[in-house]
Amino acid sequence: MDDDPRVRTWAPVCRAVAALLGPYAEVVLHDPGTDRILAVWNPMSARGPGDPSLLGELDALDPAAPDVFGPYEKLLADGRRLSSVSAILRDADGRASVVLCVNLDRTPLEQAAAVLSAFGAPAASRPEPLFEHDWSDRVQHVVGSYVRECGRPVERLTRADRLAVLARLEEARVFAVRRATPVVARALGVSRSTLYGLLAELRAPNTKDHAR
Amino acid sequence: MDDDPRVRTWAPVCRAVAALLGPYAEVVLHDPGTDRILAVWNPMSARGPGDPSLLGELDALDPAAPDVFGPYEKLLADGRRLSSVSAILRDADGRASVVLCVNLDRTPLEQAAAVLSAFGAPAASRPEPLFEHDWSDRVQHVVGSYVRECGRPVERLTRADRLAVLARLEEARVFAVRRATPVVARALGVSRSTLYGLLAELRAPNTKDHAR
DNA sequence: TCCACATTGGACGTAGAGTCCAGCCATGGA
DNA sequence: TCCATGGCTGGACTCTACGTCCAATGTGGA
Repeated sequence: MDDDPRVRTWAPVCRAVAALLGPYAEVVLHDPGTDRILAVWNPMSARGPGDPSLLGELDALDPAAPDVFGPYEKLLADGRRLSSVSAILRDADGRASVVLCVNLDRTPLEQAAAVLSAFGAPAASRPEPLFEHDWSDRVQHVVGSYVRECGRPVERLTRADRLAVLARLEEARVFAVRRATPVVARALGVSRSTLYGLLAELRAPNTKDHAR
Repeated sequence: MDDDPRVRTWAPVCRAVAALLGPYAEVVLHDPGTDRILAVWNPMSARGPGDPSLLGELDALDPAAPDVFGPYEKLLADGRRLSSVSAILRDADGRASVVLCVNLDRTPLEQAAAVLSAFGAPAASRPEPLFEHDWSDRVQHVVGSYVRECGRPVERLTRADRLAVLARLEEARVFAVRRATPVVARALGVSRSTLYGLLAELRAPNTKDHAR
């Protein structure tokens, strides 16, 4: 793996970032062609060269895509919370050469900040981010704004429209809350069965059919 | 105990020190005559008024002894490392009135210092995260901050503590999300059964028992 | 030492999450 | 007009996991 010319090209910057951010950051180089890991500096998970990248959503080969993603939040199996940025690094011809990811472990910093701030605080300040007081509002909001965007009322949405709305709701983790499915089905004006059908299609886009 | 005139005299300074040093310091007032505890602010061990002082080596009644001892190191049963100072407080006639002890838990500070020095960077105190995309983070956050507030690790929380934590989680609508209960149980270090028991008690405070 | 009580694992009943299917309706092509 | 296709539907079904209950086990205090 180390003899890959791309690794030779980008390794110095990876080593530099890994050295700068000390033991709390992991630097990963991905191959956008094979969707596999090329090299890892300062690994925090058990992944190594050759393992699948699992980059998923970001499509490096799309020339219209932006070059830098994030920072966004990732979660490790052991509960550590990471701040991650990804960058598409291009060769002289502008083609995507590799994808660089930097994963910074935020938990030690957050612990430190919490300890220090706890010292100044006379009364125990209640940590109350409490955003989605009502998740069903969020459903209405997502559906409503989509309807406004495309100018069609709910009952005239196409199948593709519904898939798009569901993608947003899925991204908002709406289906992780209990009893959410019937609410979404009603908001979309479809039956429970249809909703599950759409969700299945959404979650397995490759397996179009032929599965019988 | 609170009506002891010496406690009335010295309580304000004890409260002040306890308030200043946040949840990480315990202030204890001892009676050098009976060698027993008069009062405790912000207790970290299970000791309370009336318990033996176990001051041992320091003899408050010896007029030749110095007034301030320490700081010296103590070790708690759970492994926390304390920095302690003791002072002999005297009345108007110069007789030893009480012995004041301040025990500061050094472990959180040491952790913070290690993290920050590892980075070699000044502390940019970060505000709490506003967007909690992942509800299991919220669980950890609520439990963690409660533990920090009361200075006891998870496994030494009392039943009342656990009820308080559960109240916050309930208020944060954590139990509306699927598969949350086992996560919370693990975070609190109790079994699923116990968790449901605590939740029942929390949700029906009037119906103490007699329900059979 | 004994008692009271909290905790535990496990068994159990049930709600709700997903799956599957046969039938229905709409659209569109002959 | 008729038929074929494909999505939608209600309903029946399975299975996960939610919540309850209980006997057994610790554990701390008189």
